[in-house]
Amino acid sequence: MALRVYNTLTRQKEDFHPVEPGKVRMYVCGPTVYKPSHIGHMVGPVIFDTVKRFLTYLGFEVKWVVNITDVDDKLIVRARELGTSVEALAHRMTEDYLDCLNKLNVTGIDEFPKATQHITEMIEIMQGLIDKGHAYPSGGDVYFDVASDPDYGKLCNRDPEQLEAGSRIEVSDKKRNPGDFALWKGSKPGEPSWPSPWGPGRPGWHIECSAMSMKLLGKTLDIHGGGLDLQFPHHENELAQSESFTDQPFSRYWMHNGLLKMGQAKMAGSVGNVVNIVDLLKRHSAETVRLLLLNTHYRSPIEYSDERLAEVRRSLDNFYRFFERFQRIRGGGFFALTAPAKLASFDESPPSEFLNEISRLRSTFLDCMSDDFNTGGAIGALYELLTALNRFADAQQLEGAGKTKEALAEFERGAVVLRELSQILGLFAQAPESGGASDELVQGLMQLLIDLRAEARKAKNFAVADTIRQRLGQLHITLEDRPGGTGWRKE
RNA sequence: GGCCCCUUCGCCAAGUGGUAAGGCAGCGGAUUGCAAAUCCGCUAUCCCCGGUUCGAAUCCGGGAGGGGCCUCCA
Repeated sequence: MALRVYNTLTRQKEDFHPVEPGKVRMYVCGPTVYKPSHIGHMVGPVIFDTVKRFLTYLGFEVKWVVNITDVDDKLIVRARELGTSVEALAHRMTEDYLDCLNKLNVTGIDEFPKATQHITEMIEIMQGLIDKGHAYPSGGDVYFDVASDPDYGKLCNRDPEQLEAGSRIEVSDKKRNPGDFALWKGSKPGEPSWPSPWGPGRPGWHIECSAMSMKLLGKTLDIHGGGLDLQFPHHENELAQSESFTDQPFSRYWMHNGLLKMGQAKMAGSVGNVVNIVDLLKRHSAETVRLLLLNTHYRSPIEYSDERLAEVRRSLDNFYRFFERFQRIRGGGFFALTAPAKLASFDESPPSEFLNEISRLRSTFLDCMSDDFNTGGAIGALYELLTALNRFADAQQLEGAGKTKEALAEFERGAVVLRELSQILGLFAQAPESGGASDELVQGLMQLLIDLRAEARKAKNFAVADTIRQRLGQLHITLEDRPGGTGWRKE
């Protein structure tokens, strides 16, 4: 069950071996903070958060860095539109971004370096590139000389010659070749700027990632991640400038996540079909969103729609109902269970068909995750685990009179596995919100109705009993007659 | 024009050489006074055409349809 990772650089799955055994250095490109985050921004973070969780589970010590781009053309334009400063806008949007990550239970990011705080490091790299003949100053700007790097284009399988054919590349007489890209842009009056050996200016788009990843994670990363749309030119350029500077591999594995799409097209600011996360979370729970993103393999496009979200929610309810059932059976909550945080072999004693099944599904889950983080397959195993648990609870009458101490213990061991595995996906960390049902008055009134209905049923007065149930149904309250008594749920 | 990728049950979606996971919806059954919840069951040969192979959804060639990148984008 060796871990395998698809590497964009080689276009195939490879066995995973970090530079330093036992440690993983991961860098994922973060947002330009000029607008509120949309769901597309969360795909990468949720996926790589899961990657980190799984690597950590396997015993790796993972350090994960996500950059914040807080200076850029778009930021300047937007700040001007809003009549605010670039710093103030960047600060506000960074808070929004961090808040979204938090809500989606993306907890693994260790550092969020900001571009504006690493100008010195960038200048150092640019100077080094100029000294080595890989870059040249020109009219206040500094450009990377694509022709100086024989490897240029290796990430995206792109020939620099072809780039000239495209008419969409920014034309500039400051460049030697059309494919050359700006490392440093001389600033116009009124724009944010920093002093440099080439005059006042600000960094180009790609240089910050090289500077910050090298500073925080070293010259060679183990995993460099980002959206598929960043492959070219961003990652290609990052790669070129970094390796030209260090003469060492920039990243062992390049991982690119698929894009979120709405209907047939991708969701993106440039397409204008973005769904703001804050708005989204008013309609759907964060856990629903997270599961939607994890349901599809990370390299595939993910289809987004309210209907899909509603569907995911319904499937999630199967788990939520189980958690309530667990509570009824064990008295203690599922969320209070302590599960192993690291991989260990599963002890199947005492030998039983049930534990054997649990062990099998657990292996399926781990095998899927080990095969290029196949979260979709792993989630499939989780549903089967759920069914196995319910089947066992039925067969052993755990809510009724037939239960035994041994069966209860086995049941709990199975539930612990569910908890262990769902933690890897960042799911079920806490009880789902229960729609205001915790109100004391509501509890009391519901109990009153349930008691009245119970008396009616006892007297075989089903008309009254059914009226109570139907009227509650109109209020979106469902009654469930269980072995241990009647329960109810809202929605 | 160049470079990538995708096409699996009504919908979503795993599976990348050994005989098709799972979810949603639907149908039938067990259970129930009736429901709800739970469990069980319900013949998908994998876009089309060729080829390789003992054997292909999985590899190769061709065709059809869709998407991404080549400009800012997670």
